[in-house]
Amino acid sequence: MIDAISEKTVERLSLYRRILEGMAAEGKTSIFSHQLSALTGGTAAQVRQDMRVLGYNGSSANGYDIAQLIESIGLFFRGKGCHKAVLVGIGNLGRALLAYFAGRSPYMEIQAAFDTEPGKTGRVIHGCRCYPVDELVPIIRRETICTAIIAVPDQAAQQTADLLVEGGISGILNFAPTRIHVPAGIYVDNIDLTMSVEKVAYFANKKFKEKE
Amino acid sequence: MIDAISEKTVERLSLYRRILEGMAAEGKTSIFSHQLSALTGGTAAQVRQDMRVLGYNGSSANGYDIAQLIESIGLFFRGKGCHKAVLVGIGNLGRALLAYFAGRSPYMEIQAAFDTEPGKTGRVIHGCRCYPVDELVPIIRRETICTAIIAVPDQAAQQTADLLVEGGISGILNFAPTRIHVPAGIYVDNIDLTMSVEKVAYFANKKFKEKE
DNA sequence: TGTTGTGAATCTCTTCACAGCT
DNA sequence: AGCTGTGAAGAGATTCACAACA
Repeated sequence: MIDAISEKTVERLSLYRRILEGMAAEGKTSIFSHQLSALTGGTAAQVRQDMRVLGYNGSSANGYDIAQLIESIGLFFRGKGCHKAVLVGIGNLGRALLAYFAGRSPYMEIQAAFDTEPGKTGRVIHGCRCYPVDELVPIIRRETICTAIIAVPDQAAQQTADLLVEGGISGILNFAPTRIHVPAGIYVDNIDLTMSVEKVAYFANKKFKEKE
Repeated sequence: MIDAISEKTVERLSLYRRILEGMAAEGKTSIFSHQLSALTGGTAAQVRQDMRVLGYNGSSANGYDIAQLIESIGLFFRGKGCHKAVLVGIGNLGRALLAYFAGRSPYMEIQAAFDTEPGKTGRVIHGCRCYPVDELVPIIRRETICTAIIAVPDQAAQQTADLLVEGGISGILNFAPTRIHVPAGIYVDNIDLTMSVEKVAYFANKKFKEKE
């Protein structure tokens, strides 16, 4: 791993793993690059390039061994780091995310959820314990959690981010449409749902007009 | 519109609009490229390039007129097409999306929601009427809806997509981790939540290790 | 024959640098 | 002085093309 691995590649590796696990469950033991690429919507060359950064080598006779490949990708994601996350904001979206991630990824578990509203805390939602935000910083520190998901209303996003930074988080997935500011050395990714839907609408329109 | 506009640019235009509307609400009337770029996390040059594809010209004295810019971006998204969307899958995520989008984007309105489960249909959730999937195709056709959001469980994603295609949809936003197959001429964008969170976890770990 | 692994070419997006304007 | 608009350079990601191999 001499050069830094691109975000796009990391995304695809995550996707490959899930597809491969599905195939393994079906009893398949090996796969060719063009088969995998057909399932992900990419190209065979791209799959091979991704394998390259993984450092995993296939055979030209049988392609890639599925079990070994899953293990390689697992190793890549597991690294030697932590995989605990917290969620901030237990609104509609927050609760949906808790339900969604309950037991979904082997490399990521939401350990605790937080909200300012007292009615939402002190209970367990989809297997996740909910606390008031006051306890955010101490809990992050005690449990050495390094990833956080922000699902609070727009106005609260920045102050939530500040708290997370104070707690020593290293990565943030931000669902609030506001772009948050954090010091260098902290990774931030934004999922802006409004943007996504407007984008699809734009291209849908474009395709629609092309049809006429 | 001589050359095709990139997805990245469309994403940023959506973001600009929201930021600019916030500024307009605060009474600001004009903005410089470097100010806008600071708010989006981009560069001033990038903002200027985006303005270029928009066809909007600022002045070197006052920068960009906020009201006019909002209008330009609105025109860009509004086009002459439709902005009705449907949602398929009224689970945790689907309901959260209905709540989220209720009155959020002026260029996109979720007109109807669908689910296979009878208990979830026949009522109104967050202002959106819910129907059984049987009515999906006729309703899409009747209302000439061109955008759809898929929030169904993994296994149902492809058959949902098939129905949408049958109904004549032009764009799909797919939240299921499965990559769906559709004929050419239909735009598909995937939001893969597991992937996103694994990506953040990976880079969080990386940053964390770099700190030591 | 069909595959992988890989350097090179290509394509796409971002950033630079500077002329022209106010 | 400081800004915008813009062609060109730079970076980054994808795809091609082909040698080596089973």
